[in-house]
Amino acid sequence: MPRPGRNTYSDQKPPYSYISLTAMAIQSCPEKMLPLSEIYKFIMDMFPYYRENTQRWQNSLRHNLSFNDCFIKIPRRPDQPGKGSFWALHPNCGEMFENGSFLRRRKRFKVMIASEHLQKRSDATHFLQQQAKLRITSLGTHLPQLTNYNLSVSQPSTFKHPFAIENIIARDYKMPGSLAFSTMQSISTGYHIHNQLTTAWPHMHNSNNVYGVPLKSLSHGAQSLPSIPVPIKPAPASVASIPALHAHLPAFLSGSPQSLSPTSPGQSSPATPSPTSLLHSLAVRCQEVT
DNA sequence: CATTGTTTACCGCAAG
DNA sequence: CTTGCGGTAAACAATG
Repeated sequence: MPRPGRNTYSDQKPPYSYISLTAMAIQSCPEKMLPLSEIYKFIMDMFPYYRENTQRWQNSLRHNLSFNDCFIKIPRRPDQPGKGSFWALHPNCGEMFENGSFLRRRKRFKVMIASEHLQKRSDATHFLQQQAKLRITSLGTHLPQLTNYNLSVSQPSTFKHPFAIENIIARDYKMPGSLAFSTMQSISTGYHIHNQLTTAWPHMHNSNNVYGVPLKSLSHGAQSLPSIPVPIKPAPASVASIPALHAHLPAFLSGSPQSLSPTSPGQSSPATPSPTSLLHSLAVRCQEVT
């Protein structure tokens, strides 16, 4: 029985590095890429701690975005208003936090050297292009943004991206059975998402929906439509697609193994409220609220 | 002008 | 102890 106004943990500093936080933000969005302002917003929405001293931590965060190779910059399309680019995760940075600590990585993700540098580019480019393709095909021509789908391609991989919310939760707060998700069956719309998250993730707090307060958006709707997903940080070199990348795809599209279906609530067995649906729901919310 | 992005430098701390 | 990661400050460029 929740008590409103009880903030015990919520304004403490979350045990995550900026890199983790940023990655979470990016992961939480169906497009897997966000503009800077949205990353800020996500973090502030989720962690009250970061509603203060914004100058300080946002500077640090920007520093991280530029400094770490695990983040790549995706330019906006010309027809998309707004300042700054989108930020995405590099496809190969999946193992960065493999040691389970979101505070300190095992090692910094570094994009090899010269020749391999090209690979980074094409990897990222290809990956994001794939995403765009998926998006387009599943969108059909017109369906409104309600269209939500798990971008997961059906690939038999069990790998879960470390920044997928399901993973983060699973690691940090081992849930007693499915308790945290027990009420989750009805969340095909995503509105219960937060309660789930809060339960399992104490220092995460969203003032907008905690205890019944309506949700606010994580993203401004207009912007949800991504730009042409082509990374710009590394000047693109014409390298054909790298097959190896396919192996990494599922990692990023960390959804349920076979849901490429846009808006089909019935499908993914509602009786099994998995963290996956959690992620999915978050995604829904991300797009649908404006 | 405010925001976004890049870069350098320094410190503290944890891992090895 | 050394190394490397994370956090912070700060200067500065680019961009809307």
